[in-house]
Amino acid sequence: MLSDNIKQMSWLDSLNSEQLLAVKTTEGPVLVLSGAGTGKTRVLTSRFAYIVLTELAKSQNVLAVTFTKKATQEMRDRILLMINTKDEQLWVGTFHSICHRILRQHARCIGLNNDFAIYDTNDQLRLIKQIIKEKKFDFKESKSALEMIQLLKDRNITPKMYEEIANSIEDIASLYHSYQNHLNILNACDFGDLLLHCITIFKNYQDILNEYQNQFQYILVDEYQDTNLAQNEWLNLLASKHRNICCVGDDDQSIYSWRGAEITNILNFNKNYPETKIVYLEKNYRSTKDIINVAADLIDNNTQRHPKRMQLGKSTDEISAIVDIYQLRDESEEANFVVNKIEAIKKTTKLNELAILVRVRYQIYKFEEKLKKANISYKIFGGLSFYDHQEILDALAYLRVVLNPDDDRAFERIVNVPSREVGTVTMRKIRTIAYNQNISLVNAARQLNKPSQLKSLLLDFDRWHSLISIISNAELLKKILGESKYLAMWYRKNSEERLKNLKKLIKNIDNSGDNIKAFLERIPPSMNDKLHEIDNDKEYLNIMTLHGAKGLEFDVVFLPGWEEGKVPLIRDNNLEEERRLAYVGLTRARKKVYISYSKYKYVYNDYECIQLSNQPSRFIKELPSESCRITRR
DNA sequence: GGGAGAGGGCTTTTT
DNA sequence: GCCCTCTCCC
Repeated sequence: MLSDNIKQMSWLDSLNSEQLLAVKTTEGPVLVLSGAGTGKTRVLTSRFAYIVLTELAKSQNVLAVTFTKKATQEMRDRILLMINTKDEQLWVGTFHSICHRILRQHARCIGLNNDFAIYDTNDQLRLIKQIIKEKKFDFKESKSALEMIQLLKDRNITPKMYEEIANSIEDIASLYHSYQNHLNILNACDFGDLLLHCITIFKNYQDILNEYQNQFQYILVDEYQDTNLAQNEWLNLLASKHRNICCVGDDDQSIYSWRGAEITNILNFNKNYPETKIVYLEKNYRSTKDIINVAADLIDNNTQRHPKRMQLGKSTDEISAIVDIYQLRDESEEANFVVNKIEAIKKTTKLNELAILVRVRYQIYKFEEKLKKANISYKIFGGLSFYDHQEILDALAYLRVVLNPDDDRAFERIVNVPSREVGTVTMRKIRTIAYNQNISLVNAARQLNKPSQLKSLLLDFDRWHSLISIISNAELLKKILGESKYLAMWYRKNSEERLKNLKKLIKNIDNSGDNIKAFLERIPPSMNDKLHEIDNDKEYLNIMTLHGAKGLEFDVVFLPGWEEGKVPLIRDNNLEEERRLAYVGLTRARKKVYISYSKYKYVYNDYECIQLSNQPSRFIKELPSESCRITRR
C-alpha cells in the first residue's frame, strides 16, 4: 500500500531541491519563505499529498488554511488529484470557513444558537447606523467606525479588553460594546467573530481545544504574511500540541496591513517557534533576468524583511528585455502612450496576456476612455462585489435568458424564482428531453403542458424578447422584473437592500448606453457565479489594482502613475508597504514591464485649472540602471 | 421625508 | 469611474 503510494508521487521529481526540502521537512515548525513565482502553491499541495501518501497522517488530520475561496478551491482540486480520492471532507478552507465549521458545532459555548446568522458588510453597517442613531453617538462616519471595530477584532481585542485599555468613556469602546451585544441578541456574528468566537471557545473549553489539537496533526498555512493577530493566535492554539505547523508566505508581498495583516507574524515566526526550520524558495521561474534584477534591487531597500534575494530560475537562453520607464507629459498622454503600445503588442501577443496595474481605482478611468476609442476590449477586475449579490445575478439571468433562450444556466437559475411549481421532478423531465433531443432547456420546456406557470413564463420570454431594442434596456428590465413577479417576491420579503440594488442595476443599465449584449459582456467576473467562463474564448486586456494582481502573472505588465504621492501613495506613511506593492507589480510580469509617469498634473480650484509638476516616484531611482532604461518625451 | 439630480472627493479588498 | 452628500422639489 505504502509503496504503491510512493509510486504515485512521481510529481516529486519535478521539484527543485529547496521545494523538495519544504515538502519533506514534515516535523516541527517550518517557515517557507517563498518569493514571487517560486512555486509556492506546488509546494503546499505537494506537502499535503506527501504527508497523506507516506501515511504520516490521514487526510482528515491535515489542516490547510488559505485566505480566499478561490485559493481554497484550487488547492483542494489539486490535492484531490494528487492523493487520488474524491474525499469531500478535506480540511482545506479559508480561515473563516474553517472557523465557521467549528463554530457550528459549538455555538452554544459562546451563547449563540447553532443556526446563527453571519452578517456581511451591509448588515454590519445597517446595525452600526442603527446603534449610532439609537444611542445618539457622535459619529458622522458609520463606515469608519465599523472599520475601527474590525481592526480591533483583527487584533483579537474584545469589547471588554478594549474598555480596559482605552479610555472607558471613549465612544468607540461604547459603540463596540453595544454592537457586540446587539449581534449576540440577534443570534448573529460578523466575519471577525468567526475567529474571535473560535478563539474564545478554545481558551474556555480545554476539552474542545484538545479535540482539535489532536485532530490536526499537521497544519499548513498559505499566504502567511497576510495573517492578522487573531488568525495567528488561532493557529498557535491549534498547533501547540504537535507543533507541526508549516507557514508559507513572502514577507515582501505583505500588502494588507490596512486590513489588519501583521507582517510581524511572518518576521517573528522563528522567534516564536525557536526550533523553526526556514526554507528559502528563491528561484523564480516566472520572469526574465532583468525583471528579477529590478524587483530584487527595489525590495532590497526595505529594512523590515527576512534577508534573501530572488534569483533567475529559468534557463538563461531566454531573451530578456529591459524594464522600460517612460516619462509622458500628463495623464492623458500617458494613457495614449499605453494604449498605443498595447495596440502594437497585441499583434503578436494575446490581449489576455497583457495587464495594466494601477495603484488607485480612479486611475482606470483615463485608460477606459482611450481603450474605448481604440476599440480594444478590456476587463476591469475586482472592485464592486455588487454583481455577486443574489438578486443581481437573478436579474441578469432573466436578461440572459430573454436575450438568448439557449442559455441553459441562466434558465436553471431563474425558472423557479419566484416559485412556479417547477421542482426537481419537472426539471428532471426537462433535462431528459433536452438531452435526448440535443436542444436547449427552454425549448425542451416548451414540450411540457404543465405546470401552467411555466407555460406562461415561456410565453413571457417570447414577448420580452420581441421588445429588445424596441423599448430601452432599463424599461425592458423593469418590465421583466415586474411581470415575472420577481420584484414582488422581494417586496413580500421586505428586503429593502435587495430592492435598492435592483434599482441600481436598472440605473446602471440605463446609463451604460450599450445594447443588452454589450452590457452583459462588460459585467465583471464573479467568484460565486462563473460568468466569465461563458466568454472564455474572448480576448480581454486585464485592468486591475496592484492589490488585485497579487498571485497573478502576465506576459506584459504596464505600471502607470509612478509619481510621488501615487506610487508610493502618501497617506499614512507606510513606505515599506508601498514598496512591497510596487514589488508585487513588477513581479507579475513574465517578459516585459513598462513603467510610466507623467510630468504634469492638473488641479481644479474654484475658477481655473492649474498645472502642477509631478515628481517621478522615488522607487524609480532605486532601480538598477543596467536593467532599465528611462525615456523622456 | 424621500426621491432625483448635481457635484466633490477619492487608497488598497476578502471573508 | 463610483459613492456619498447636499439641495431642491413634491
